[in-house]
Amino acid sequence: MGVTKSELFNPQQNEMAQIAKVLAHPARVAILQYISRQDACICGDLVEETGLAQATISQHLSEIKKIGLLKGNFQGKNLCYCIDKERWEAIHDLFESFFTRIGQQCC
Amino acid sequence: MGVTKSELFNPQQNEMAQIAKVLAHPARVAILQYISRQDACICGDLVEETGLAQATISQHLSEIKKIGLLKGNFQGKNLCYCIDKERWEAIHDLFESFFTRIGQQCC
DNA sequence: ATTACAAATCGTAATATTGCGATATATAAA
DNA sequence: TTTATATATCGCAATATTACGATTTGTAAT
Repeated sequence: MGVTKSELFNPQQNEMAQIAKVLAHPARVAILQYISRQDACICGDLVEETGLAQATISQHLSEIKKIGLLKGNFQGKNLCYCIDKERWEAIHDLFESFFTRIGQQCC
Repeated sequence: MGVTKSELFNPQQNEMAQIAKVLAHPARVAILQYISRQDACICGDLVEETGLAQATISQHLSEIKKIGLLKGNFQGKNLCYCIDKERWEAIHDLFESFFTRIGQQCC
């Protein structure tokens, strides 16, 4: 096996899990923090910053992209990433209501 | 490989990722929601509720336990789980400040 | 068009996760 | 103590994730 039985769960639960999965790696947490710290949204010194290989960083970036969190555009020959603020807020809201709802009802 | 290089990241980033990993499966999202919905904190009809095998549910519960989110005690011969509210709030705060901090600085 | 460089993708190896049947362990009742 | 039932753990197979070297693709400058 090793395959998640998504069909057993509702779309909200699957979405929640899918997004959490992106945050479930310290490199991706670090990448999001680093990008947000830069005034202008800076690109690929993430390799230097983290100590991971270029291919690995690129792979992590693509995971973050999959849930719509990254906007990238070229500035010179550098690809310049920044966080999609609207999407960030949407995901923030999703987590917020998840935590609040469970926190209220629980025990 | 297949092994996360945690030593490259700081403790906060690793903790964040570790907790997110627990939320990164729809079954565990569903389990948390189900437990919180029950008035009294109910136990193992999670098998019926989700359609996963008993061994699988037990494994998911143990993942949730690892980050301190579950308290369990026997009531009769049933093990009765509930969410540790303090821990829940702590984790809520962790995510809240993560989302807020990045949301403020970003772009 | 050629060159230089940055980032994406490919291929692959190592490890982790998911799921479940079988079994062991724990609790309450008889 | 034996029995019944609930939950945990073991062992294993299938799939997913992580990481990286090598290569390809994309962009800007020459």
